[in-house]
Amino acid sequence: MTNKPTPRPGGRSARIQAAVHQAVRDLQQEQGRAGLTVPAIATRADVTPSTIYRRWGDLAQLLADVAVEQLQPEQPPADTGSVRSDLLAWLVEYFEEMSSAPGRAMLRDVLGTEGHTSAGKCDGFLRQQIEVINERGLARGEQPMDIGRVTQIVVAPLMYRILFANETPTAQAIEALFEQLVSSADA
Amino acid sequence: MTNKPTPRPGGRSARIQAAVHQAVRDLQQEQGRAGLTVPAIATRADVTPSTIYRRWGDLAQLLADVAVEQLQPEQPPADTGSVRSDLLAWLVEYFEEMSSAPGRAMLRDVLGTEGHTSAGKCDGFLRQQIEVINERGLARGEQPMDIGRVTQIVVAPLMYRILFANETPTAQAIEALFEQLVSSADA
DNA sequence: ATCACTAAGGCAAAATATTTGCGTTAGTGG
DNA sequence: CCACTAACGCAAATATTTTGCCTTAGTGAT
Repeated sequence: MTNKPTPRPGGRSARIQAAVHQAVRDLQQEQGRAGLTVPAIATRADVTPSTIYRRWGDLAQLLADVAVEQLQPEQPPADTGSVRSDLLAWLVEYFEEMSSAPGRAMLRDVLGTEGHTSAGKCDGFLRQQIEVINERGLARGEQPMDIGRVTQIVVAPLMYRILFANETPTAQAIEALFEQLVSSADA
Repeated sequence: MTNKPTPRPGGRSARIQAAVHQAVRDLQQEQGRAGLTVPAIATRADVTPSTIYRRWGDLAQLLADVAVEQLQPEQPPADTGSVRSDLLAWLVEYFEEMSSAPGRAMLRDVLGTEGHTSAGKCDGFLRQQIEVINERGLARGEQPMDIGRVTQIVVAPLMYRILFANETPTAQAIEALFEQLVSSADA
């Protein structure tokens, strides 16, 4: 919904979407989730509420849409010289963001809506970032990391802790899981 | 919120909570999420909407409350003779439930609300069930399974697939992860 | 038992939010 | 430049949530 699956993405639609998304982010930061209401967002974005209801259906879907957009990586992972160090550095940063209050809020918004599309995109972004690291490594003659194993051994347990145990993984904890990943890869 | 943290759990409170929970389950089944609105629930439960708003705050929190209650195990895991077979059988059943449409809806409700309490309880239930299996095994002289490793190696990856990849784990996939668990335990 | 006490519920009015019908605006394609 | 129509604005109609005030019914003391 962020790009152009819309039949008519011409200027206006895009402008309004941008204004609404911006309004959501602004209000979210200024006031917490309270005061984050469709009419308030509409006013801030200089749009009528009905526009929002017609385009997004309801608040939950709008928030999910915005969350997905914010989850979308803006930059490729830092190039630190090797696949392993790139991946570890990226994972630490990623889970630091996901554990933060705004990160948790985004996860809630994304996981709380019916369409699996939003959550699916998160997984897509993650794979995409790892893919970039792998391709860079490949160009250096390194062995790529199996993405499925990265999510199974490192990502999934960390996500579980954030979501179900309300923990905030330390860098140390991430490194420990990462160690399991690379040691089982070497075998 | 299900038992008695309320200062005054005497008959009425409990009765109303039961009626409201029941109404939610009924309406949820009869009509999907649509038509699952606070006034509708109130009518069905023979209660005024304001009662619901005052006690639960909003629909999301009520749904999370009901979901947690439904996630609570009603029976101890089946006794199949050994810790391993008990655990595997229970995991297969558990994830079958979680992958189903109602299961996914419950997960959404639980993960979509702010208080980490709901999600935390899910993890608690899970640990509790495994604990029962372990204790039974202990009485037979068996080695208990480390609960942390069960969630890390088996539960978390499966949950990740359900939530982020919209997959429905097959019994085979569960067995494969279980195999990793026991083989790494033997080492 | 009876009674004073108060948490929790009912009711109804007020405030908000959501939906909808219909006219208008502004990209799109010819 | 014009016809076409998706998407928006506006405002009236609905539906929902919130609130003040009153009533009901557990609770604990006598």
